[in-house]
Amino acid sequence: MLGLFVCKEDTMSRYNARTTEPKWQKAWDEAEAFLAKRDPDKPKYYVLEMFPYPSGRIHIGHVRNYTMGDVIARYKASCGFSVLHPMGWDAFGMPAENAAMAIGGHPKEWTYGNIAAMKEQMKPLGLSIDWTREFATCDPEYYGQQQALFLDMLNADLVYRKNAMVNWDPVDMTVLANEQVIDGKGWRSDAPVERRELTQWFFNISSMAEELLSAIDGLDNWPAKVKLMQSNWIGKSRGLQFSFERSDGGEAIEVYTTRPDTLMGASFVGISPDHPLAKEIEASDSQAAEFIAECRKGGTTAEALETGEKLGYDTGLTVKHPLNPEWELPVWVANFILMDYGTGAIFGCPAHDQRDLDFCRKYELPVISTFVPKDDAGFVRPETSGEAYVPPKDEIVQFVQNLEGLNPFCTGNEAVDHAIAKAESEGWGTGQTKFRLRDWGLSRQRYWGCPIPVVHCDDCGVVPEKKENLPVVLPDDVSFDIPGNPLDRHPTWRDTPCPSCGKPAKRETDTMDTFVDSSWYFARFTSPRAQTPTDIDDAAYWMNVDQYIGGIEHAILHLLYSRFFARAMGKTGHLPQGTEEPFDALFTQGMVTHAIYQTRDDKGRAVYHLPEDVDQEKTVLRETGETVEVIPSAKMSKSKKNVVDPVDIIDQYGADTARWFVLSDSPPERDVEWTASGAEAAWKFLGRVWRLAADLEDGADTDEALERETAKAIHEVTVGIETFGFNKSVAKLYEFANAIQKSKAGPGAKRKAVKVLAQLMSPMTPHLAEEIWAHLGGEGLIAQAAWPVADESLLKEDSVTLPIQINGKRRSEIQVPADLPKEEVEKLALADQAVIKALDGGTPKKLIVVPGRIINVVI
RNA sequence: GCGGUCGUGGCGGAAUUGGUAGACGCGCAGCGUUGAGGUCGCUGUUCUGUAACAAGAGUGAGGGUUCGAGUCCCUCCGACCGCACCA
Repeated sequence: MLGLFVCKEDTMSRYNARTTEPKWQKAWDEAEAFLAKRDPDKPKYYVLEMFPYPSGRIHIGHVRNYTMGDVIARYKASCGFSVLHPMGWDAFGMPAENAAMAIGGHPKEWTYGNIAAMKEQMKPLGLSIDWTREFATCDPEYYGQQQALFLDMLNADLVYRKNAMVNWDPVDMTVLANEQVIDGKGWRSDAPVERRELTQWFFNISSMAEELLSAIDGLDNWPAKVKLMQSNWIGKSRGLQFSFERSDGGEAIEVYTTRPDTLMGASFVGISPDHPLAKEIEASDSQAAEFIAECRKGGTTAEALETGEKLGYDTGLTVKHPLNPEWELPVWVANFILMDYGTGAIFGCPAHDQRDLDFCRKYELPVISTFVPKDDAGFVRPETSGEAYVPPKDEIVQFVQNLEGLNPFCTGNEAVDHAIAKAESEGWGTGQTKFRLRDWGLSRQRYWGCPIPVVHCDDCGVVPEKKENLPVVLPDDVSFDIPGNPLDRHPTWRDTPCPSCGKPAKRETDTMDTFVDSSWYFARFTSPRAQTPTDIDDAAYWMNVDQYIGGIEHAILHLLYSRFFARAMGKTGHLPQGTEEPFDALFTQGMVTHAIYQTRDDKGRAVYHLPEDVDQEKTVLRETGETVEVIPSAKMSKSKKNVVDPVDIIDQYGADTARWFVLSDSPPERDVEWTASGAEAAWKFLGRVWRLAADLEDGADTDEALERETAKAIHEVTVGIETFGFNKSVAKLYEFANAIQKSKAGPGAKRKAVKVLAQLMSPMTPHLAEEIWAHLGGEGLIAQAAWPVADESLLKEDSVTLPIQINGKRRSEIQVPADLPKEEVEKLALADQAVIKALDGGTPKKLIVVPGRIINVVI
């Protein structure tokens, strides 16, 4: 690699990124080219990439993300917009505490050290960022304003306290994040995790469920799949809520079902292990207690609950079927029923729910079909097949166990409506709309987060901290040698007078979920030094974010929480009207992947190898000649040795090459595979473009063909950028550069074309573009030059080639004037040799002419 | 388990959104430049087939709608992502 590097700089005529790039970065700084200014004469444009977590090193994925944002920012600036393109750090979170535990030191030092290091790595990319607006969420100036927001939200009833389950490590005596639970065990202690109930703070996001759902429709510039995922996450459903009377006269069991039409197929009533009734039984029945304790082992994730083995315990209680008091159903405690959804109790209908069927098979409970396919010939019923029958709700089926008064041939939806209407008219149940969306638990039993600004007083209860006492700053003198939250054992920080009565009281030691930090940072960027969370005038000018760019992994939580916060900030006076949906357009970009090279050791285990240790052509290890297995397009991971470090790439080729590469090949929403040969190709191309410009003479000559190429290039590259088709813009730029190179035009015409080429490339490879611009005598900085405009008249072609299909297969083609009437085209088509031959004297059955596109002769 | 996405040459991918499949790049082959290698320049490159044409096949598999399907619908196979305390 080093040897190659020498070659890459040695020739005088070569473009030297190493000296050129810092030169132009300095020029931009001096010109304050990227300072965001409120300019009443210009339209504004706010482009934002999801801010990074300061892990310590930038990742090639960051390069891709920020390069895309930078292309948009630079492009919009040259189109005359006043651009806001800020950068900050999502700086609270567990890794800082983990580092403190693993290697000592303080989370604060670790975090700020990482921020400095990452900024150092990011700067050479030449991003058009307004660094004067930079902040980290762990700055007291930021989280203090977040505490002020919290207090206002508390005042507006958007925050409240209730009990909820957490993962509890019984050995380390600490709360665990889902990530820290591995196969149901604590990651450090290896002890089986338990679920434990704690009183925690919640944002009342479910109160906005209906609005958060209906507003999705208006998000025209969001990816359809993100909107669909959000809709499903909010999960609106219509169903029936009713009670099962207990045979022993105890408190009735309230259930909620979206399929009340299958009530005649009920075979048991199931309750969650966390249901109040389960707790009641637990107290008196030791076997039940044992079972419930078993259920509480393992994590709290939906995935763990739903993929685990379905277990149940027969409580011995029975309930009466609402439509037939003689019919008694057993009550089971079942581990797959979530307390958080509906009422925490269900009735099981095994014929039409796979989970219920598995459960009933296991515990030998009856299976009763309530409906079968409309035409049930050959249908094997769930009673005997082991497969539940779950057709779409809009499909017509035949009911065999129906509620009185229902047409046996109807859709699931009709049957549900009928069941609800019947229950309501008979008075034993009510139709209800429910959401899957749960309130957002924001309490974290950890140090490195934003302190929740409340005080617990024995006399006054939970008391909000006074705003003038904000920020409630994290104490620095903490240690991480034992697990748990150091704030809990920090008496001088924890002990504080009650803001209300002044008596000794204790601070809340829980801190906020880091998702809170990232739910409003976009608003803070509009006025990052304001003494209030936002400055309403600045927010009014800059909001909304015109283009937001980030990973698909944030499709649900971060975006939903931000949508909630924008509304909450509107209600508490921190954002102006019209910012309820803070992100006008969203783009979710794919990952940068890289091949994994692996061999096997004697025991058959995988051994991974660095790309530079592998002979790429023969796919063998350079040292031993051993054959290497290549796994393409894998997510980068240190342990798999397939990580590409952007710093190395920039050192070797320069930032422009890295930027050009991550935009090439793959569409931005898809993954792109990093390959050494691809990076090399990008580097070679940039060198070729430089040579194209380097030895051009001037001249007064013109060339129409080249002008046409130029107009087409402007048009297509612009469309590519506007539609996030960066790979297509890149392909067009290759074509345009090739066309210039091969053109026989004189130096004057070529010079004009190369200047446009530099402009079109400037959002992607800004340093090279500046160098060419300066070399060709362009005025000022290309970063501040106006975007070129295509000459419309040159875009139109005089004649077009129309392919002729015969019976749908391409057989010939004709050249016709672009504006030739359809009838004339038909005549020309019928006169084509291939058509005459195929017709063999007959007439075509049909002749289809799609103007400007295609001709199809049907014989 | 629930929800979502994707599948096109040797490889990454393009296809004006139902209208010439394979743009552009990599790789490979040949030629030129060079003392040689690299660089650089030119030409070719879906597969079968042919001396070359011709001709045929072809977008994970199977079926359907249509004058026309990579694109729309159904079934199947495979890969990937999310699931509320990772950021």
